[in-house]
Amino acid sequence: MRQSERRRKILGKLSEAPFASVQDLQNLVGASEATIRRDLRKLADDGALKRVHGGVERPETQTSHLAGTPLARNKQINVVQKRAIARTAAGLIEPGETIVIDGGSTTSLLCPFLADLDLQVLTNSLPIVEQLLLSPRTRLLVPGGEVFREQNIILSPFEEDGTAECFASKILMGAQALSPVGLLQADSILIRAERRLMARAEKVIVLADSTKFERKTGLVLCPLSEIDTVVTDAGISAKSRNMLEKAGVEVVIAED
Amino acid sequence: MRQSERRRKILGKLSEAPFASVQDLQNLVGASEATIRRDLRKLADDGALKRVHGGVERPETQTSHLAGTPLARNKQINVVQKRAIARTAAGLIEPGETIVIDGGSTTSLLCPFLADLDLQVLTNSLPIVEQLLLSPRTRLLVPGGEVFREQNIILSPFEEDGTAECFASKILMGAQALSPVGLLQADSILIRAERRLMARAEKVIVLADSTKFERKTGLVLCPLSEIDTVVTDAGISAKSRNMLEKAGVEVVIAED
DNA sequence: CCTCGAAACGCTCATATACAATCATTATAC
DNA sequence: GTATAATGATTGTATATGAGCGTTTCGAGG
Repeated sequence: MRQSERRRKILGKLSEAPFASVQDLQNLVGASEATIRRDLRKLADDGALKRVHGGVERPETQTSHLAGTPLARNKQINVVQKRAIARTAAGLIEPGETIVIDGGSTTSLLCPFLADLDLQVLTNSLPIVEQLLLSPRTRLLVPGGEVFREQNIILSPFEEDGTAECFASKILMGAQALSPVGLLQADSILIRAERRLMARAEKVIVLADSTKFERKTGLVLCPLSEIDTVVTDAGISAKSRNMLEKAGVEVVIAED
Repeated sequence: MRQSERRRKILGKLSEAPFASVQDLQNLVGASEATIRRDLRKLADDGALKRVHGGVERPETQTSHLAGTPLARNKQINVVQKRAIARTAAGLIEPGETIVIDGGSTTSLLCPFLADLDLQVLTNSLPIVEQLLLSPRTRLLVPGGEVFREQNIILSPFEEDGTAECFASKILMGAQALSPVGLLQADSILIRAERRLMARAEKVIVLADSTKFERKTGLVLCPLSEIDTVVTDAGISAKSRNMLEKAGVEVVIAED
């Protein structure tokens, strides 16, 4: 088997399973152990995977924006719940509205449910732009600025980003975590972009599966009081729900 | 077997299978190994295929998601010349420069040749953004505005599009036609976008295969005198060349 | 906490294949 | 007919692969 095909298969295997032993891969591609190891070393050098004793794992951070971004990996976690949340959140949108969609693994799932709503959508997320391009009934707006590869978003270093004239009824956004101190996000670049977008929308709707209430770490994007609605799944604890409602946040539970 | 027929068959083979070994191709076209390898080197230089140890694969730069759009259809005409023009035009760019790239079927072909030049690129073309995202050494800037599906570009209806602070040494653009009255473009939306971008660059470089000098129809984007350089192929007539040089335009002929 | 065995690993070498460079020959254009 | 380009064979070099062997790592059991 050719080298390129072998390596492609190895990467493919890793996209299915989080771990693969050298023997697994040997059976998969039919090469000798030495050859497999050479492939693994090369791929690890490229950052496409991480070597561990006994085999390989997915890497911590991948910069290839196709298969391996943190976003793509994150996407595989809780997909079912996230999709249900996305469907419910899309139900909160009226046909013909102008909305803002912030980039993220959860919000990307919104796109299929928005196709026929004749929306005007402002987003800084390139994956979302790509998906919504397929819905001819959606008008798409993007801010100007620099493209950040890791987050796959556009962010202007300046105040003026070409969207000054755009004002939306709602913004849909994701979160790293939701804690009493507010909405937490992992990345300071994301935070800058999101603050900018939030200023363009009247109501703030946050999509967050219930695991987001267990996490506590991140950078504070805004206090809970600035959030109007949180869409989550049935796994949310009474305590977390109480926390949100005390802060004046409407809680919507997505049905599977 | 003629050279052109051989190369056509090689490309045809690759459109069927994702990989072809040198021996496969040898059986296919009946030439010696050395000749096949020469063909492969040329085709790989043009970016039409990717060489791997043992044979060739399809290049990765195939934009799948807009098959069928006018742009995608246009792309198939004169690909070889256009790629040669793109390669030559890329040679006019210095490492580290800040440049503007206008969307279009010819300018899209530039991307593979720009990957390692550490450029800062401002473009309103989504396909170009997508391709250049794969080159981590390139900084990408986009203007803000609405996404126009047919042309696959971003265009702001307002003056301010978030790129006011960006000024480039060169703009690379395509054309519908080049006639004595000036550079012609087919679409009024394109014209608005291009005028905006031209204002951000010092030198104007136009990529136009020689068939563009036969056409006469379109909307005038600018007079020839505003163009600094035209990169074209050897098919340009003496008359057309004279027309350009009289207007003070430098003419560069791309080598195959 | 230490020891020990098995598995995993890296290294080196031998071999096979693929590749690039060169040169002589043939086809093609002018 | 000559000049130029294209082709094919040859030779040396580079790369890929698999096997052997000493070393390291891991985990179980004392």
